[in-house]
Amino acid sequence: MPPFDLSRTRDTSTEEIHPCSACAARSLSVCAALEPEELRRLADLTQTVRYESGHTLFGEGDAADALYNVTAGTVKLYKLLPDGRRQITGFLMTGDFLGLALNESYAYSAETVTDTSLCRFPRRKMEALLDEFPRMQRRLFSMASNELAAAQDQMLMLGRKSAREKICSFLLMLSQRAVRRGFKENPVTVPMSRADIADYLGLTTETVSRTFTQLKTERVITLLEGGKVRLNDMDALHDLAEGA
Amino acid sequence: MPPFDLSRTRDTSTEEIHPCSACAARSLSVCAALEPEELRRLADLTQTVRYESGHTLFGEGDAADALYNVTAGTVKLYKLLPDGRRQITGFLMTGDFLGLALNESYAYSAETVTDTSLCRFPRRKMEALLDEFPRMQRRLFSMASNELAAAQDQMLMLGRKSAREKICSFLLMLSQRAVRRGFKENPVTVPMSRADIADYLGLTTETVSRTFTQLKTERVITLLEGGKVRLNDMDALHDLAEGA
DNA sequence: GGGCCGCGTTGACGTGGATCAAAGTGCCAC
DNA sequence: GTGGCACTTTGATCCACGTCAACGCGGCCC
Repeated sequence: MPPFDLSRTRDTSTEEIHPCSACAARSLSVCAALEPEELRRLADLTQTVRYESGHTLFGEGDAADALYNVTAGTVKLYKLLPDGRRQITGFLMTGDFLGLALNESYAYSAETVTDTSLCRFPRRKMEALLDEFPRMQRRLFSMASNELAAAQDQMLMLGRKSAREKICSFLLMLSQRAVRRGFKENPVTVPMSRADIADYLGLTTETVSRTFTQLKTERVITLLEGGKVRLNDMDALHDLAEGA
Repeated sequence: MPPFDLSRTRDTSTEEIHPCSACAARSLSVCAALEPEELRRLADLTQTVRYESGHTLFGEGDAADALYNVTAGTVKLYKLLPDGRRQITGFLMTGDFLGLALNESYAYSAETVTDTSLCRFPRRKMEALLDEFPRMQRRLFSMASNELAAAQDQMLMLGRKSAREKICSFLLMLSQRAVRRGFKENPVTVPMSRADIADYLGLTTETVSRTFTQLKTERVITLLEGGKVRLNDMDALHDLAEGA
């Protein structure tokens, strides 16, 4: 799709001397709470990669030969039905980890939503490291637990919430994740397209668009330029997200 | 709800001398592939418990003080919205493990669907054991990975499949799980109520009922007594489950 | 027995969100 | 500038599934 790949030619050698400790949100990433020795060993096998938006990291069924930690940008994970229907199972942002399901092949596809940089860990070496350092494995396990909890929340959303509740939940999630990454600013950045949002929420682009304008009309949110959304009343939004 | 609790008074001392190794589907359970020493230590902290159908094991937000391995029966996990809407996030059957998300409190509720027996592992002791035996932790991690993959499948189902596709997917899942537990018989046992199925698939009981009779009319399935369902054409069912 | 209750089925009807269609907007190439 | 393209918005219509309501059936208690 993209005519050429700018990202690959960019010189990153000066910006990331020690790739893993450069993970922007270290407290969130796999590097969190590791001993210096563990961190050094992890850095040894780390490759940093950069892709522009729309790049496919891997597809469902591909051999799972690497794990990633997102250090900048947004990545979407999705599954497809044979006829092309798509369900986005999650968006990964700075600090998020990709490839927790340590199976032989990926159970989903991953594609960049924006220009993205990642730390890449070859799987074999990573597994060896996990065997050596149980603390790291424990860390990954705890991350998997959190993902499991998030997956359950999303099931509740997909199965039982209305379109309006889904959109409000989605905006709140973006807001909360921004806060956790240390960005407290209220106008939330929504880097993904309407189609991506629709496929994440189990809706169509038309419904997503309509619901946004509806919420805008009711002054619950304000749509700003650059894909930003101001949440005018967090409490109201929270109620709207759960049908209270 | 139940007038009295038969199960608690039943004498299990003779049937399960070594509780963990008695896990019916050991190859599936947490005990799988453990060394004798690990197994013995695990057995030391195992309690076996039995509950009749409709018993609440724990509720969302309760302090997470135990993990369980289902040894017989069926358990449902669910989350609720403030107004009572419910999403069942999974059914656990013989061999399945409960409480993988090792957080301070449970993120969901768990309730027995049928009479159920379980191995109960106090959380603190279990964590200590995991620290001692990284192999066990690895085993749990791998189970969590599988759950994550299952959760993604369910998201795809909830977000993108029609009622008919959901029902077919559901029946196929029951069938596959029965096979994995060693029961090859085709008439699948469906132990849960229409309401439970509906809350699992993001539908209403009426739609579930109608879809069943519709599939019955088309000779895709046959409804048998005792909550059993014969799948008349597995290939057709597989196609129906994915809109092929 | 009779009444009640929980569960499942069926029917009639309503509606939220999908579908189909078209127009608006911004961006890039030329 | 003009054209093309991808994305978004808006409108009109449709329909799959929800809602509301009635009824059937089996189990259990009195």
